[in-house]
Amino acid sequence: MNASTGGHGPAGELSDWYAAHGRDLPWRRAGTDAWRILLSEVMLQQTPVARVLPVWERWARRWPAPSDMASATAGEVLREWGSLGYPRRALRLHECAGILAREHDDTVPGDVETLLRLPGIGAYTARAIACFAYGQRVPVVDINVRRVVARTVHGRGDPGPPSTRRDLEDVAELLPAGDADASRFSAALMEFGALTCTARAPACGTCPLTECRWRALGFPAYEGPKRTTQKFEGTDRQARGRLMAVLRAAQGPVARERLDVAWTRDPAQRDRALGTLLTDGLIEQTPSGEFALPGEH
DNA sequence: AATTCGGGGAC
DNA sequence: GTCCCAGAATT
Repeated sequence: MNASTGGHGPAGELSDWYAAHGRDLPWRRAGTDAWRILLSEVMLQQTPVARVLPVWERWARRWPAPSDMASATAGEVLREWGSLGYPRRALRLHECAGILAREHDDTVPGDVETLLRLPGIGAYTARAIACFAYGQRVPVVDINVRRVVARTVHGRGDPGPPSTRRDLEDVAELLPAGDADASRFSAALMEFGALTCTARAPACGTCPLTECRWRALGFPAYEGPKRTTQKFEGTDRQARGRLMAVLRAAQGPVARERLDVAWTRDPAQRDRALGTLLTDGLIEQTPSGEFALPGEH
């Protein structure tokens, strides 16, 4: 046991746990380049690993470099995105690929400040790329990390609303000294939150940590603002998703009437949804008034 | 700081 | 039905 493979203290305990229980995810394998890691991080925004896996495999094969994706149409990218959700992510990724190809020599920048200026790359993703693709010692804070820190350090069952400043400071204090150790620690922290210290039913019975403030306090229940759960069934949001699914499946442009929806039979909702999709650039209208994925007519 | 942006699977 | 998921952008 030594500093790099584990040892005592939270970082060591998690590192040992990660060595034994970490999943063999393809974007974690040695040799995976920064561009493919970027792809995985964007896909994983609010989307579970299991759903990302098959799509990532196809993307990594089809668009091996940013310039490859940049030369595809936005519509093609949206098709490959499939039903991962939040399709604007795919649009931003396409835009990001163009910027990387034109302004960054077809490579992914390694510094957080530059990454943060790219479309679709925010506080989490920029640091995840710097950490996992370039081995830098930067705090990487996703929902898993926030939850693990809330419990083990602050003794709360739930992290509550995010505060980027506070969250980054919290995790920065925990990082081991060296780049490699810090990078590994962040991966372990995220994996631990995803597999053991989970939101719904944490497996405290098999927890590898010697000390946990939440456990020490007797697992106090979360007290704080309730998260507002928004409806989906029957909403315009669902309608937009269904329209995108129809257009992804279509070979070419589709007339407005053919987008009539058996699931609502509400032309007003259909047109509202189409309007939003047009505004967001997720679809385009042909001169004859039909609808299509961008660049596919 | 609060809202909005999909979709599917677990419970 | 509710909750959750490697968040970002906008207001």
